[in-house]
Amino acid sequence: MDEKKIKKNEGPCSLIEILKVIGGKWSISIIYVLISGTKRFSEIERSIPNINTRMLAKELKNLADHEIVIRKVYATVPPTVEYNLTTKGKKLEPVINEIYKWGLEYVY
Amino acid sequence: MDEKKIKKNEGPCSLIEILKVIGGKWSISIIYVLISGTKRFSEIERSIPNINTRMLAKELKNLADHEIVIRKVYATVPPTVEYNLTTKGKKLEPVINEIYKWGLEYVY
DNA sequence: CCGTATCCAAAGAGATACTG
DNA sequence: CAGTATCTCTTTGGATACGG
Repeated sequence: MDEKKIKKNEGPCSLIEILKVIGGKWSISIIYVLISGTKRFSEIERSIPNINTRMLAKELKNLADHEIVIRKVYATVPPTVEYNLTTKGKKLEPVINEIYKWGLEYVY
Repeated sequence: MDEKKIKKNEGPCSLIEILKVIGGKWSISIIYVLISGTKRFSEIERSIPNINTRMLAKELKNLADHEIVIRKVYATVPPTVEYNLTTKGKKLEPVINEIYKWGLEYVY
């Protein structure tokens, strides 16, 4: 893979690219929910009180496009769709843990 | 302080509160720039290519309101304003490091 | 059940001109 | 220099309604 070569950006430029992937308003919350394991669409929706169907679908699509979550469809009636984290997605756990730790100390 | 008591929220609810503080589109980039030390308004602006004056001012105000950055004004002509991280702000360094590490491995 | 489509309101973001 | 004011455009949110 040729595009795999690392851009040696200094400064926040590269951070901005990263934040396009995980900086969406609901991304971190969704990933957090999925850390505990596979979830269905409606389970995720219930787990995140203020999200709405449209935004959840949109964010899940974004995360799937970036290979952070995997979407599995089962041909049942009614349909079942499951989401879980990829390896890439699971590696975001330290990020969330650090955010959470900081928040526990400072936000409440 | 009475409101200091810890809300024992499970789930992403508390994450949402945290993200109101540091989840702004430019917050992480600004904090990243300030980790290397005190900066003036225009220095920060130049360090973050796609930000504009209004958004930088707005985010800096938000971060100052949450005591993540300190704003120091010097009565010079033309005026000098310096920003740096508070202790609380400096403690976000692990968060940024984890984001950065993840990005190095997966975004490029 | 799992979404997409639509409409509308509200908030956020961008560009640029202007002031102490 | 360090912002604010203003105007415009995009994104988000909320409420359904509808299809596979």
